Order: sequence, then structure tokens, then C-alpha cells
Amino acid sequence: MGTTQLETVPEPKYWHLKTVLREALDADFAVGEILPNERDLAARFGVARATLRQALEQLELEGRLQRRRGVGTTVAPPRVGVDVSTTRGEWPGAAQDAWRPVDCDLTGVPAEVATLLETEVGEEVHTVRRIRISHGQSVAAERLYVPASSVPELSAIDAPSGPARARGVLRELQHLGLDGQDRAVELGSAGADDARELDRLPGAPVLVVTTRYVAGGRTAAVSVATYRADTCRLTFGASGDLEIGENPQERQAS
Amino acid sequence: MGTTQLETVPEPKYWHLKTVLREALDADFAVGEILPNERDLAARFGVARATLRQALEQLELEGRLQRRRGVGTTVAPPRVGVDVSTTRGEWPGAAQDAWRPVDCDLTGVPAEVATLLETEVGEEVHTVRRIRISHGQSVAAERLYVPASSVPELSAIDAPSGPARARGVLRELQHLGLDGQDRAVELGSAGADDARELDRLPGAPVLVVTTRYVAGGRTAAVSVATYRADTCRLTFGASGDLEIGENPQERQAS
DNA sequence: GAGTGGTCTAGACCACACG
DNA sequence: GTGTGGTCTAGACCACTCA
Repeated sequence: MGTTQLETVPEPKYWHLKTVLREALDADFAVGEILPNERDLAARFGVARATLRQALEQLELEGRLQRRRGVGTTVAPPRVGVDVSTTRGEWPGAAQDAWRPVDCDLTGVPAEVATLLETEVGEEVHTVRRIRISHGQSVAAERLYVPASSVPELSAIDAPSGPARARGVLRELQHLGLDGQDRAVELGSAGADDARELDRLPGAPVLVVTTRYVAGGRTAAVSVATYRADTCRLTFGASGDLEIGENPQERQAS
Repeated sequence: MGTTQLETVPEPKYWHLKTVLREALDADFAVGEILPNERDLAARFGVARATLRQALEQLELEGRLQRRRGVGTTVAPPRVGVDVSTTRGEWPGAAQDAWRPVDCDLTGVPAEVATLLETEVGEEVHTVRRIRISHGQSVAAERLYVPASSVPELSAIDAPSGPARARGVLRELQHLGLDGQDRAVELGSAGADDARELDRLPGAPVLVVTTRYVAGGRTAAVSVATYRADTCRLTFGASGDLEIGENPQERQAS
């Protein structure tokens, strides 16, 4: 007899769990509602806790769940759209953008951005730290690297560090002519300090937006912004926020 | 005696492992080189295999490693920049873009895109499947949803499905005036079929690029493209590919 | 068939939040 | 203190690739 077996690809348990949970989320849970704890859920589905966690992890990655240690697992609201479209030829820090300056210091250029900035090793850069708040929570942390040579007029009157200094650097940038900018988006994981500012654990997935600002034929500044990948949807294009609707990030076809 | 303890926050083992491995990758390994297998590595570091795997998983997420079942773990090349900038007012499928039509069918509008398309439930849409090849590997899979009403002239002469049909739909689109487009990027996980076309396992992290094409005051088409998050860096802006350099996705600060 | 990564288990302990 | 999610262990078996 033909061991037909058709295509009984043994679907992993966690994969099936994901599907079941997703349907349950759509049908039986409201945004913000807390789920049963992991031990209960695992028992209910007859799997080990680790397996259940694998399903929860992916659902969190897809922005459907939010888990917080010591608290529990809650149903996440739809991702917020944050506009990252290139606003004509504007420097960061121009007329009330969504960012709040946090700190600033002057150090040697870090290796990761040295090539981007086209600087010599050892050249000094101002590092401006900013936070982006949206809908009441911080959604992104940014490091803006500005070579000291880009803002030679920076007054020594400003504080040597802190938010005031940051605003000083941003102010000086506005005086430069901006020729253009490049931008790239990729997946990364939050470092220890970014994680703290984004209220996530280290290693949390983030969307890294790298922007290179060109002025006077050279790279005058580089911004590296890390957005919470679980809660954010980056929007581009003229219409910006809320134009594109709900999460289409998973189209199951098992 | 003061139990100073200073700030001995017990850093998780996998986190420390990540750091060690990353440094080893930078120093001792060439791109494409294969690492020792997971059991050996775990033994070498004196941790359980699951812990070692947690570190490898994150390094893969950051694009530093590539793991393939039955083969091994290799050092990944730097991410490729793929240009996703909005080319003026062009429809998909215009003069040799990077996409290869794969298939096409006509079905009722799926729920996930119904609201985006502003269609009634039950309205018929052409679903064009395309693949994007870059540097010899498929980097993205796309579904382009075109309401039948957007391309009324579509000839019945074309094949009812398959690549030829896909090209037919794309051809018809070119005749429409394009008013504008919205775009959004978010993190997702690959469904079973996307995973197959991208040569990844289901659940692999992807960057989902959703584009809404507006023509004649309404949404004439919607594209949902999933890019391999491990190997791709999405680039925008005039200068496109290769303008922005190496992976700055992790700035450790432990 | 041998070796690889992928899945799964049944425990244990830890860090954190909250009452 | 109690309960939550986060980390970790030491196994086991499975699916896949390749010689």
C-alpha cells in the first residue's frame, strides 16, 4: 500500500500555538487585557513553558503582545505610526521636531561611525543624545554625531554638557546649508543604554534608522536612531501618520 | 563591612557570550567561514546549548551570523543595501525595476488589506506575486494587490494566472495616472510561503514595507513587500545603494 | 549514515513589580 | 511575600544536508 503520507509536514508546536493564540487575541481579548501567566498557559495547551514562550516571543515581535517582568503579558495596542519622512532639507532640531534633547558630550569619533562621517580616527565629535516621544511613550533614542569641525562657531558659553549643550549644537547646525541626506533602515538589537531609555530589556529588537547629512560637499553629521520595533511602524511619504492601517506583518499560509 | 556590591548587576550569560563571540568574529573569522557546531561551542564556553543558542540567535538577528540546518553556522557578509526609495511617480513594474513577476491570481480581497484598499468586502483583487533578487539571492517577496476595478481594461487574452498574467496586470497599471504613494516599514515574521521564497525558516524576521498607490483620488493598489531582515538594509534617499556603510545596529554599553 | 541546526521537555533559580 | 516574566540547565528527539 502506498504510504501516501501526503504532506504531513509536522508543523512545530510553537507555530501552531502562535496561530491559535493569534486567533484568540483577535476574538476574545481587548487591547490592554492581561493574559493568563505563562505557566498556566503552558499547562492549558499541554506544552512545556519554553515552547509556549517561543510562541509568545514571536507574537511580541509582531507587535501583538507586550510582556513585562514582574507584571504579566498584555495585549498590545496597534503599532503607532511614526513619521520619519525626510522633511525637505531640514537639519535635526529644526522647528519643533518630535525630539527632546537629553545630553551631549565631546569625544573621539567612535569606530562605528568614523567611516560614515569620513573622519580621521581621533577627530573629535559632539554626540547629541535625544529621545523621541510619541503618544506619551518614548519610541526612539538617537545619537547625533557632529564633527567639531562642522560647528566651529559653537560658543564656549554654552554648558559643556547636558541638554543645554545639545541645544547649542543643534542651533549651530541650522546655520549650515544642507545639500541632502541619505537614509537607511535595518534591524538591530537594543544596547544596554538604548534599552533603558526605551523601557525595554537589552537585546530588544529595534529599527535602526541611519541618516547621513551632507553639507558643503561633505558629511556634516550622522544620526543613528533606534526605534522600538515592537510598538513602531515607520512611515514615509507625504501623508505621514495614520495613512497606512493595521499590522499586515503576518499572512499565515500553513 | 559595607557590602559594597557596587553595581554587580549579574549580566546574563548569553549577553556576555554575545559580546565575546562578536569580538571573536571581528578578530578571528573571515566572512563565510564556518563556526564550530553548537554543541562544541556550548561546551567550550561551559554553558548549556540553549544558552549558547540564545546568543547565536541575536547575532543572527544583527546580521552577523547565518545558520542553516544540516549545514552549520557561518559568518555572514555585511548586509546588502537595497534601494527602496520612492522613484518619482512610478508604478511597480515600470522599466526594469528589480522585481521578477512570479504569479498572479484573482480572488476576494483578503481581510488584512481590505481597509488599506478601501474596498468593500468581497470585491475582487488581482494578487501579483513578485520576487526581488539582489546580489544573486532573493531578498524580498511581494504581494501587490490591485482591485479589479483599477484595471478594467485588462485583457482576457492574457493567461488566467502565472507570470504572464502578472505582467499583464503590471502593464495595465502603467496606463493610470499616479497621484502619489504612502510607505511604511515595520518588523514582522515570515509566513510559511514567504519563508520558502526567501530561503528562510517560517517565523524568520522580515522588514515589511507597505506601499499604498493613490490614483484618481483613491487607493489604486497596495504592495506588501517582506525583506529578509538578516541580510538587508533598506536604503532611501537620492544616493541609494552603498552610500551608508557597515552595520551600526549595536552599540554595546555594558 | 554522520553531523548539523531546530524543536521540545521538565525542571530550577533569579530579577523585578506590586501590594 | 507573592507572583510575574527572564535566564539557565541537561538532557532528548527530529529534520535536514551532504558525502
